[in-house]
Amino acid sequence: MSTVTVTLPDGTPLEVERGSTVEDVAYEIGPGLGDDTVAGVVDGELVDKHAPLTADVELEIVTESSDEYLDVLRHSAAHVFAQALQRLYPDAKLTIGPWTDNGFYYDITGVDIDEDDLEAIEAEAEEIIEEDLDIERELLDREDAFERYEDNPFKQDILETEAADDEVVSFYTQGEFEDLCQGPHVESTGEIGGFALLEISAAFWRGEEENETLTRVYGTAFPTEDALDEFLEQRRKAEERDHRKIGQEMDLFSIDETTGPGLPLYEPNGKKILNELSDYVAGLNRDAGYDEVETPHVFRTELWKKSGHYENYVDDMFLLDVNDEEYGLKPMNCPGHATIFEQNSWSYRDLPVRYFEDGKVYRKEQRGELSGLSRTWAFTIDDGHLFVRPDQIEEEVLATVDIILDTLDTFNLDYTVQFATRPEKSVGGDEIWEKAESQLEAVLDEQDIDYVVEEGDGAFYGPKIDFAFEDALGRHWDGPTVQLDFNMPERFDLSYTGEDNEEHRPVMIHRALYGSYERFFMVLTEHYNGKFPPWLAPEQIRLLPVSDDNIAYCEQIQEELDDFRVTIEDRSWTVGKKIQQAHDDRVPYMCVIGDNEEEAGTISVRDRKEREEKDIDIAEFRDHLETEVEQQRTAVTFLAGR
RNA sequence: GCCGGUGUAGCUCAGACUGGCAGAGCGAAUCCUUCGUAAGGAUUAGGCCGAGGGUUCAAAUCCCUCCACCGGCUCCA
Repeated sequence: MSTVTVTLPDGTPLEVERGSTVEDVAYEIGPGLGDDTVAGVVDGELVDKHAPLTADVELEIVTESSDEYLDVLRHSAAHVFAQALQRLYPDAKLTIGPWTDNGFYYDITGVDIDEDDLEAIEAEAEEIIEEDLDIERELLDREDAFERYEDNPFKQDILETEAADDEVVSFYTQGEFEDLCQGPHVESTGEIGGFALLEISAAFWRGEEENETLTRVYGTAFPTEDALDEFLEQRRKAEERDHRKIGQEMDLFSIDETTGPGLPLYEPNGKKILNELSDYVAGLNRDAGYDEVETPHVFRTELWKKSGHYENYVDDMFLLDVNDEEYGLKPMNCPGHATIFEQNSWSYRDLPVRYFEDGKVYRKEQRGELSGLSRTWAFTIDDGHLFVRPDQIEEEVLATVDIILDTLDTFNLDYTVQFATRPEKSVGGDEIWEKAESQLEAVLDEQDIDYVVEEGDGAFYGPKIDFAFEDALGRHWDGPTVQLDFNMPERFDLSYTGEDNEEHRPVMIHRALYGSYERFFMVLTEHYNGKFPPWLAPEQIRLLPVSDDNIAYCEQIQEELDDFRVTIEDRSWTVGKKIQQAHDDRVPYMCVIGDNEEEAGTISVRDRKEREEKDIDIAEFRDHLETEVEQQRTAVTFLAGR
């Protein structure tokens, strides 16, 4: 009888009979654990507790207290949905229904349902949960399974591809319902405490645009009703943070149907924030040895024919016919910057040359992609291009990553990092790619950054490091980026004279600290929930006169605080109403000014965290705020701890 | 680009299913109130009901086309 070695999470090795199941091993560890076993994680993959172990593996037992339990529960919830669906719509065909980070979805076809139908399906699902049906695993010959699905080409496709090598496949059944599925699942439908269907949308079969469109229903499930309620409440709060809503409320920006889709109009409040953001990176860039340049919004398309972008992206460019010549709005800044580099001859001693520009670009993205400020047709990149010697790549990338980390830290943002490697279609030799990739990776390691390798996801011209943010609705968006480029120096025939008096090819580095201002603006708006730090807030202080008689004194204070963005609320409202409005407008500081203050020559300060204090010296307030703004503090601190 | 949903006053939304005078709250303007830490009162103005076409005695409402937005998919130099 042969054995295999199972390594437990704490590193303990355990010899068990080959073919033992996850559950067997759990019982071996302890009878209590055996009874509690829901599933297992074998070499990182969630599997059914009846899965046999046929090789040496790492094993983690999943119980109701494991993080993975929620995944298992939601997988079962997907089946409950499918069962409910088939009870109400017997013609419905199932495809795949996995769990996700926040719940599950099931892709279906053969039914015509819309949002209004979800209620009835959800009610039926509640019924199935109430019935507390046992969930059983059944093994079937692949051939038999194939016949069972003779009217479902999607399941047959799965059997022909994913399960092609297996002799037997697993089905899970609950009551009258059955589904081809790898599992794992919970023991019975009654384990689901809270169940909700959330959205209905569409997806392509296997994610390929040319394939059939399926109906996708999203839902979620929790062990308890309370946990579900909490989730729904958080979801509702997240919707409140949506930058499109806050942008409207705070008059930051708008996108008008008449002026065009994806073309944001920044209102005065939004532009004030943009200016602060722009000044901030301009300072960082100058300190880091960049020179500012400027290029126009329109170029002859010859430029992109030269750079190679034209043939790939001409369909997504805004083209203009000028005197029978083709021009286009610029979709990227790099060819302009490369052209500026071309205007001089360079010595190896001059490199690196670093250019930056807040460059507005125009990309005619697919219509269905446009979304607030996250994805637009017109956006501004805080775009930098470095022209470096090959031996300078690592140092310059390191410095760039440093600035990016500083920037993200200033705004106190959460992010993830992706390292994207050589795609199938690429330019440049093997050697230079390998070198470049190892240099980027060395920087990430040196900085101790957690990152995910996105194999083959790099640009055709070089590998890149992307920093990504999550928006209020949980969607991910690329922000800051560092990209190596071997292509453009080639296409523009860029060169510098080396120590050896020979012509050499520089490498270009594309980088952005924010990415696009639009997207970064979205991230900040949602991150701060519109409560921008004082240094960014479009209105930093609002003076609230108690009666009209105090307006003159307010004007005097406004003078004294003229380094800040200060307004006076002069509408003939009650003080309470003025305070409410100032809170709604998310103003960091409001000063209530009445006869008492006027006589004493002071102010009363209230902040948006509802702290308040009377009899404040104006100079003290001003000095504190100057520091707060200068240091780019993310919180209102004047009344903190007083 | 694909599938589904939505589009009514500056904003948030009712009215639509079942065709018959276009509504409410907030905001705005004017007047009263001059108020002490989260909504004082009154009056008035404000609309090509996304656009175009059709059905009908009659269309915000029913049908068609287009546009825009929302969710997801796909794409993202």
